[in-house]
Amino acid sequence: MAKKTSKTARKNKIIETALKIFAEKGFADATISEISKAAGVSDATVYEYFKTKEDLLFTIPEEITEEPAKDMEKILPFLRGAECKLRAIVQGYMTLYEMNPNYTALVMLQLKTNRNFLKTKSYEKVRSIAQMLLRCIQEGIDNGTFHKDIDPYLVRSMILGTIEHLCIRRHLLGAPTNLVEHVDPLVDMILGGIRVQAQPKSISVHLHIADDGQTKVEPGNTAEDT
Amino acid sequence: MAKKTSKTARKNKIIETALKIFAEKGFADATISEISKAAGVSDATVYEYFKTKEDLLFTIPEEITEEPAKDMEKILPFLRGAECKLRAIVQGYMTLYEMNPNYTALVMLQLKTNRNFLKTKSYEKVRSIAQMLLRCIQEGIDNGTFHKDIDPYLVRSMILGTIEHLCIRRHLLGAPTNLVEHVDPLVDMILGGIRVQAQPKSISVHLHIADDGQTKVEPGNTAEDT
Amino acid sequence: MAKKTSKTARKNKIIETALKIFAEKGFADATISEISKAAGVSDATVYEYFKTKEDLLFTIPEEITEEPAKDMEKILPFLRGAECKLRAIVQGYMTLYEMNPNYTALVMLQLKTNRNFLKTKSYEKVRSIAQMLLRCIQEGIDNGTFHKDIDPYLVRSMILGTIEHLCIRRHLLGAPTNLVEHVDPLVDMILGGIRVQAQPKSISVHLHIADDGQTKVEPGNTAEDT
Amino acid sequence: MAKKTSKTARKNKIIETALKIFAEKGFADATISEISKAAGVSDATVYEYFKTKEDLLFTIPEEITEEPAKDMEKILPFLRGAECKLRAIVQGYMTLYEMNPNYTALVMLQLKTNRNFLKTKSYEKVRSIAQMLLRCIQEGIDNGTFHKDIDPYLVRSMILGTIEHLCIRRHLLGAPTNLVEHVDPLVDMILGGIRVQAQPKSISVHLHIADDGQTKVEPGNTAEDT
DNA sequence: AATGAATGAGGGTTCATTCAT
DNA sequence: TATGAATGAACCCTCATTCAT
Repeated sequence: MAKKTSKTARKNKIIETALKIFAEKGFADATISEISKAAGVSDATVYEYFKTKEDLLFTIPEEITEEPAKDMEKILPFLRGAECKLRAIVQGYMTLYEMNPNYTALVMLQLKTNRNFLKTKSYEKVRSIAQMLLRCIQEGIDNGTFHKDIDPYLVRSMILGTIEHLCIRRHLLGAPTNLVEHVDPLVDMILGGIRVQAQPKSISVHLHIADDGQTKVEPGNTAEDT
Repeated sequence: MAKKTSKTARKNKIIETALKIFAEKGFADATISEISKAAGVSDATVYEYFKTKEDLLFTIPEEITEEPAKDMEKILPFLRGAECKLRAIVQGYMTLYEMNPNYTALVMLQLKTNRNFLKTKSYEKVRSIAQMLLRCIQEGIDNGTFHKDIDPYLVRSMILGTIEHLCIRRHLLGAPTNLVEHVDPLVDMILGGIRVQAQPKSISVHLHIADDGQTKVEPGNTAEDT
Repeated sequence: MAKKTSKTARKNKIIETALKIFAEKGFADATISEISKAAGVSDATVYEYFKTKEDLLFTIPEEITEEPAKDMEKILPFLRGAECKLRAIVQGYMTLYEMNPNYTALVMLQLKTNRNFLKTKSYEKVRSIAQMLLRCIQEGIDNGTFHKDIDPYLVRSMILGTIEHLCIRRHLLGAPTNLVEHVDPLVDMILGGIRVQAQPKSISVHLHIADDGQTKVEPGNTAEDT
Repeated sequence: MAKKTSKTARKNKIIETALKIFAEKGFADATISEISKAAGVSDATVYEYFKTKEDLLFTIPEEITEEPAKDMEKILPFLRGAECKLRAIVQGYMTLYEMNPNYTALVMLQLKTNRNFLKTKSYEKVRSIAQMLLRCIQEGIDNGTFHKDIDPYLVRSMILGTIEHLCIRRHLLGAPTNLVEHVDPLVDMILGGIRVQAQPKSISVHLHIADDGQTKVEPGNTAEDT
C-alpha cells in the first residue's frame, strides 16, 4: 500500500530475504510466496523486480560479489610476489565465505549446481575473481617462483576445490567453524607443493663468530609459522 | 504385462534409468513418470521398489559405490607407506568418476547438495572411502612421513575438494576431459606440501669450524622429489 | 478415488460439462476448476484427458460434429438436384444448431473467434460440411440449375452467414426461438436469387391458336438473366 | 510529463492503440499495460479515461460508427426506392469494413461475442444502422416492391450475416481481399429472392388475339432489370 | 492531470503419490 | 506383482486495478 521504503531498499530487502530462504531450504523447496511474505511484500511485487524465480536467484550473488571483487583488484597491485598475492586471494575467499554463511550455502549448493547460472552476468563476476587467482599462479610460474611444469588450472582447482569443500562441510556438518584460520595452512601446503625450492630460505645462514675464536653456526630461520 | 525380467533386474533397470535422468536434468526437474517411462515400467511400479522419489535418488550410489569401496579395502593392505596408499585412493576416485560421468554428476550436483543424504546408508558407504583417505593421512603423520602439524582433515579436504572441483568443471564446462591423468600431478603437489622432507627443502648447511682451522661442510638433507 | 465410470464415460462427462460452462461463461471466463468440479472430477483429471484448457475447448466440436457430418454424407446421394441437396444441408445445420444451443453458442462465440481453431482436426470436420455445401452449389451451377455467373463462395457465405447470424441473435437476444422454421424461407430466397428460372414456380405457357382451330401449346422460355 | 497533447488527443490515441491491439490479439489476450505502453502513456492514465478494460473496449466503436451512421442517414433520403436504399446500405457496410480492418476484426470477433456490449451506448449506434436496413426492407414490402410474405428480420439477417461472414473469412483466412466488389452480387441475389417481379414471372401471359383471327402468344416480361 | 509502484485475486498446470484391480 | 487411473496439494506467474505523490 504505502510506499514506506525506497525502491532500491525494497529490492534489497527482497534479495536479502531470498538469500536467506534459498540458503535454508534450497532453491527448489523455497517458494516465492514464502519469500515475499518474509520480505513484507506481495508475491506480485517480487515479480515487479525480478522476472522469474530463477532470475531472483541469479541476481543475489551479483551484488554480494561486486565489492569483494573490486577490493581484491585494488589490493593485489600493492602486494609483491605471487605467493603474497595468492595468499591474499585465498584469504579474501575465506573471509567472504566465513562472513556470509547464507551466501556461501547458496553458491555451493544452489548456484554451482545450476547450468543456467553459467550464462549469467553474476557468474561473470564470480569468475573474475577466479581469474585473478589464475593470473597470479601464472605469474608465479613465469617469474620462476613456482615450478614451470605445474598446471595452473590444476593448482587453481586445488585451491578453489579445497575452499569449497571446507565451505560445504561447514554448512552441512558444521565442521570447521572457522574458515579463515585455514588460510595459512592451506596456502602453505599449496606453496610447499608448487614452490621452486624454498629458495631464499636456503640461503639464510647466521654466523656468529665469537670473540673466543669459536664460530657458532645457527640454522637460518626457515621455519614456517602457522 | 508378462514378467520378462527378474525382480532385481527390474529394480536395477529403474536405478540405471533414474541415474541417467537425474544426472541429465537434476533431481528437481526429473519426474517419476519420465523415469518410469524410460525404464519401461509404470509409475506405480517405481513405487513398488522405492518409497519415494528421494529414496530412489539415495539408493543409486549405494550399489555403485559398493564395489569400488571393497576393492580399495582389498588393495590398500598390499601397499606400503602412506604416500603409496594415498596415491592409490586418489586414483581410485578419479577412475570411478571418470568412468561414470552420470554417477559423478549425480554425486556432485544432487547428492552433495542434499542434507537428507547425510542420514543415508548410501552416504555411509561413500564416507567409508573418505575415511580410508583420512586414516591413510593419519598413518603418514604417525609414522613421520607427513608433517606432525598438518591437519589431516584439511589435507583430506584438499584432496577431495580438488577431485570434486575437477569433476564439476568437467561436467559443466567439459573442461578436463581426462581425469586420471591428474592423479600424479595432484598427489605430487599434495605430498610436496605435507611430506616431512619437504620442509628442510631449505638447504641447511652445517659448518663445523674446527680448532684445527679446518672447515668442514656437510650437506643438509634437502631432497625434494617431484 | 473409486473408478465408478468407464474412461470414455468420464471423458465425455468432462466434455459435456465443459461445453455447458464454456457456452455459458465464455472460454476466457470459465475456469478448469469450475469445470472439473461440475464434472465430478479433479482438476488434475481434466489434464489427464486434455493437454490444455484450449485443447479441451477444441475437442468439443469434434465429437458433436462427427455424426451430423456423416449423416449428411449418407443422405445427400439420395437427393436429386442441387436445390434439394442445398435445402437438406441447410436443414441439417439448423437442426443441429437448434437442438444443441450450447454447442451453437460455443461455435459462434468461442470457436469462430479463435485463430488456433483453424489448425485443428475439429475444424476439419466442421469444414467438411461446409464443403458439401460448396460442392452442392457448384453442382447446381454446372448442371445449369443455378446461374453460371454466381460466385459459389458468396452464395455459401450467404447461407452460412445467415444461419450464423440467426444463431447468434437467438443466443444473445433470444430472438428467433425456432430455427428450423427458417429453413424454407431462407432457402427459397436464396434459390430465388440464384435459380436460373424461378423454375417450377413460373408457369409460362405459350399458346398458339392456329387458324385451323388447333391450339398448340409450347413451353415458354422463362430464363432469367442477371 | 509535459502536456504535449490535448486531453482528447490523448484519449483518441489510447482508443486507436487499443483498437489495434484488441484486434490483433483479442480482448482477453491483450493487456492494459501493453496498450498503455504502445500509446505512450502509463497504465494509470488509461484508467483516467476509461473505467475498466471492458469500458475501453466498448468505447472504441462509438466514435468509429458515429460518422458512417450519420452519413447514411443523410444519404438515404436522396435515394428513391427500397432497392436503391438497400444497396446503398450494403455498400456503406462493406466500405466501412473494408477500410477499417482492425475495427472489423474487433466488431466481428470481440464485440459480437460479448453479452455486455448489448447494454452499451456503442451498441445503440451500431444498431441504428441495422435499423435503417430493417426499415428499408419494410418499406419495400409496404410499397409492393418486395414480397409481402417475406420476413424482414430474416432478410436483414441474410444481409448482415453475409457481410459478417465475408468479413470474418477475410480476417481469418485472408479470403476475399476485396469486400466492396461483393456489394452488387450480394444485393442482386437478395433482390432476386425477394423482389415481387420474380413471382409474377410465372403468371404473366400475354395474349394478343388479332383481328385476323390469329392468336399470338408472347412470352410475358419476366426479365429482371438490374 | 499523470504516473510509479504495489498488490489482491486468481488461474492454469504439474507431479509425487495412492489404490483398486 | 504390476499398473491404469485419479487426485490433492501446491506453485509460479499474470494483470486489472488502485492510490499516494
